[in-house]
Amino acid sequence: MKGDRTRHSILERAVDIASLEGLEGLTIGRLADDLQMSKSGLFAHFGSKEELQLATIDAAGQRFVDEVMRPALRAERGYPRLMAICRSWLNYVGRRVFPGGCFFAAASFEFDGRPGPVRDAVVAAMDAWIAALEKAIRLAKQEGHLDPSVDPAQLAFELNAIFFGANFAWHLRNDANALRRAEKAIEHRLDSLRVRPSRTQSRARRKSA
Amino acid sequence: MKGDRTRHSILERAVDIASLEGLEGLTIGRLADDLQMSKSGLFAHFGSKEELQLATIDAAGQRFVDEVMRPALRAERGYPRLMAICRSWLNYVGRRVFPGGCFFAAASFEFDGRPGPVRDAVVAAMDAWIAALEKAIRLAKQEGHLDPSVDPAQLAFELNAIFFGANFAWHLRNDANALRRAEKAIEHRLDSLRVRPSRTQSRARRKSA
DNA sequence: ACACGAAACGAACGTTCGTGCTATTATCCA
DNA sequence: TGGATAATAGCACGAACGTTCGTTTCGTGT
Repeated sequence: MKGDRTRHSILERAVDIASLEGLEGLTIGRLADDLQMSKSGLFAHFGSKEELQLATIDAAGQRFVDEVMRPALRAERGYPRLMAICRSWLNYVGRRVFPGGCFFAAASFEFDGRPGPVRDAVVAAMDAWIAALEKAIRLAKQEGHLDPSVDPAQLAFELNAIFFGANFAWHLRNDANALRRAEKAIEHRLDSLRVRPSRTQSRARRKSA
Repeated sequence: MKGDRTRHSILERAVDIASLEGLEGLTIGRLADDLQMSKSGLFAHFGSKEELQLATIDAAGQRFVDEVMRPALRAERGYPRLMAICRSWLNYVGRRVFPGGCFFAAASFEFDGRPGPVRDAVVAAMDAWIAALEKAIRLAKQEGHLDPSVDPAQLAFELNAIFFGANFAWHLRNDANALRRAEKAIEHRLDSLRVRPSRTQSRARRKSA
């Protein structure tokens, strides 16, 4: 189906524009001009601006999974995977996967004051992201790599905050040290909670698992 | 002058709307309706939308100083003042001083992808805020309350990130624990850098100062 | 090769955007 | 208290917004 290909390319561009101008700033006429197609032809793919916004969030989510989560999940579970997610996130903002900075950070602050289905979709996406962070933390605890007293929700809150801070310093302030600072903050925080593997412990773990 | 009073009330409302809908979502017609005055009458106060946005940023800055910085600066310099700023910030988002969440956090993410004078004004405001944080940290070092190895820029980065994270969890996710988590993160971080005053040391300091 | 459905188009709708004018009303000082 | 001046309202403009419509072009399976 040709429509599917078109729809896909529309959404790829929509994601880029929305990361720069916001989901409300994303305009059908501008989007159509960028793609050199008619407003009405583009519009027919979605039926309403709200549907376009929701589809754009979805497309951004797929990009995020492909660029951040999928590669990181190849690391072995526990501390390595948690650290891989963090490094992957910093790498993703450094590589400008979304040209205007993290799509979801922007959408979070754009819609934190408005009701409606678009906000709900943003909340759902962020809930999933935080849940993924918490899961990685829980696994690291189960593997015995993190102190048992660690509160996954608290640590996920702190890591996510560092990511937002990095995005802010990197994109708004053009701070060349933003990513280094974030990495340092993360390493320092995780190190303080880390349980260093002793050879015998890790052997025992592996057998019992 | 009556115009000054009107202008002031316009800007107070503009700040509230912008914190909810963003500085681009802030619209002259909507603002005029809210205040029950004519578009043209309101418009005459500013001359252009961009001027209105710049004035709104200014007004938001004053509110921020009044509600966050001014009270905190009454605490004695050093660790107490730094901690007062942090608590004051969390209090300010908890009290919903801006109904849509921290005005400057929202503006930062709204304009991190666009050029122009409005962005520049946001950057200037955030530079001033980060500089204020760094200054409080430097003073705390000078007072001997924080470890001499502390990097003010790094710590300011981390504290600011926690604030952003708190705003996000509080306003987008309606997380009732958001402020507690942020406070815990801050206390933990600052505690790890703190130099506890021994009686003799603090006496000596006070004399030499 | 043909036909049929999908996809894209162009024009227009009503609304709202920011921004000019011109007129009218309020306010303040001599 | 009157006259200058500041403040607000009224109206209109062109552009852009999301949306709808009828028509035309294109892709694809038979």
